[in-house]
Order: sequence, then C-alpha cells, then structure tokens
Amino acid sequence: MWRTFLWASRLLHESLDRQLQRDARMPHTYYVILAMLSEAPDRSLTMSELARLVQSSPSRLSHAVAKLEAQGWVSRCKRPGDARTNLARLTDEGYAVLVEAAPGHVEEVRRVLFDHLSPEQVRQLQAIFESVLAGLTSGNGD
Amino acid sequence: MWRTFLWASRLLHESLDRQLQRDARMPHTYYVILAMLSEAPDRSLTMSELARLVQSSPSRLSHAVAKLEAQGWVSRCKRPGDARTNLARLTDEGYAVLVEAAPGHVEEVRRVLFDHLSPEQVRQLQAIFESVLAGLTSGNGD
DNA sequence: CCGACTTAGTTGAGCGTTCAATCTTCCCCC
DNA sequence: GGGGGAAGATTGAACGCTCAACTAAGTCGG
Repeated sequence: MWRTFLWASRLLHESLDRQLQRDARMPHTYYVILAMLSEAPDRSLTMSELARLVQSSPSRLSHAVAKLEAQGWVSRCKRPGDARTNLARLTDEGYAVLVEAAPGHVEEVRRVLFDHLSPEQVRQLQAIFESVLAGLTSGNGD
Repeated sequence: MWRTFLWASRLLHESLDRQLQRDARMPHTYYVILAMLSEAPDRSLTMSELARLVQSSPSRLSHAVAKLEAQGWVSRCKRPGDARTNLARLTDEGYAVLVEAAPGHVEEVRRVLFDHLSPEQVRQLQAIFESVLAGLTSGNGD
C-alpha cells in the first residue's frame, strides 16, 4: 500500500510538472505561486505570507520569485511601514500567463486524479490528508 | 481538497527526504533504489528492470547509480550474454547502510502518514491510488 | 553479410531545491 | 536611545532531476 501511494503520487507530481512545463514553460511550484498571488487582495503578498501559503521555504520562494520577476510575471517592492518585508505582486502579464495556463492545468489534474475517483473517494481523500497535513504542519518539529 | 492533498503530499515527501538525508546521507530516491536491489535475487538487477521498479527514467537511474557506485554502495558490471545490459548490484556495504537506515525511515513513514490513518482509511487509500497509478502508467501518453 | 532499426544505457547542460551563511530592519528592555 | 536578539528576506554552492543527444550492442530483412 505504501509503495502504491509512493509511486502514484510521484508520477502524479511529475505528470503535472511536465504538462505545465510543456504548456506554460514553468514548473508546478511557480504555477502555484502565481495562482496564490492572483487570489490575494491587490494580487500581492509579502514573501513570508506567500511562503506559508505555498508551503515553501523562504529560500525557495526567494529564488522562485527572482526567476518570475526576471520573466516579468511578478514584481517586487518594499512595503511602506516596514522596510524588511517585501511585497511580491502579480503583474498583468503574469496574470495573463496564469489565465492562459489554468484550463490546461485543471484538466490535467482532473485527468490524472479526479477522473479515477468516486465522489465518496474524494471525501475520503479530503479527510485523510487533512489529518496528515495537520500532523505535518503542527507536530513537525517532533 | 486538491490543495489539501497537494500540500500534504509535498510536505510528506519533503519530510521523508529530510529524515533520510539527515540520518543516512541520501535522498529518498536513493533509499528506494537500495531497497529494491536488496529484495532482488542476488541483490542485483539490470538498469532497465530497476528503472521500472522505482518508476524512474533511465537517465535519473543512471545518474543515481553512478553516485551510489561512487559511494561504494552499489557495483555495476556487464551481464554475460548481452553486452548492452548492465547489472547493478547492492554491495555488502550498501546493504549495511540500508539496514542501518531502514528502521528510522519506516518509523518516519509511520509518523507522517500511518499514525493519522484508521485501518479503513488505509484500505481507502490503497483503492484510490491503485486506480490512479493504473491510469498514470497505462494511459499516460493519452 | 550488411545496412537499418531497436534496445540498453550513459552523458552533459540547464534548472529548481536545499542548506547554511549573511544582511538589513525592527523590537524590546535597560 | 543604544545594544541584543528576533524577523524578513536574500545569496551562493552543492546536489538531484530533466531533457535531448549520443554510444554501443543486438536484431532482422534482403
């Protein structure tokens, strides 16, 4: 059972990554960053907030946003009032890229996961990973 | 629900990777390679067979085995009868490393996943990812 | 037997992630 | 208000993975 899960989730992630890399020239992680920004007020978030939202280390996010900024999809600026915090903001171009990529990605998610699940299994999965996630985010430090 | 699964499985993989990196100085992928070899007859497999078993691309496996060989945990030799096929074999030292690493890894898997699951949920997960895996391995090319 | 195709595996460049180190700015307490 | 530490964020090196190109060995048809 463990191996079934291991192989399936590995292949699942790889499949998503490949599809996005092919269709939108970006890894899945970057897509998630854009998606999170797009849902935020003013399409902008501090690096820390964003890192928490995408479950990413500060370092990874910093590298990622640097790349995204180089592509012109995100812009960074200091936040007034606290010179430490940086605001990452989704540009119009970045938003356009996201809108372009979203349908294909959603369909891929459906294809590799949800098409194989009954509504009840979706609920089961939700319940399972809610508790797993809770365990990982809180009791992580052991 | 999708995000719950996404975050949880990402954190889960990262948690395993970190634990193994810390305790056994190797990524999870390498551990799986060693584990598969250890279960094979004569502790050896051809690169292709091994690649299929660990759901890895030939390239990744080749790189990985090269590293493992450099560490002295795996040895490679041509198979008699077909000079193309390479046999990867777990060395005694590699086996020792695996035996050393296994308990901690198993416990980590339990801690991050199975501790949060009821027996019924384990069955549910099995059923779900069996069909997901089937979809990914066969209909992949679409 | 010889050229074309297939199979097995490797290699190198480019990219994303990690880890540790660093830097700046803010906060708090004396 | 000045020093110590915490918070926010970045950097660079090392490493694993991907993709595409490539080598070498087997196979098969004429």
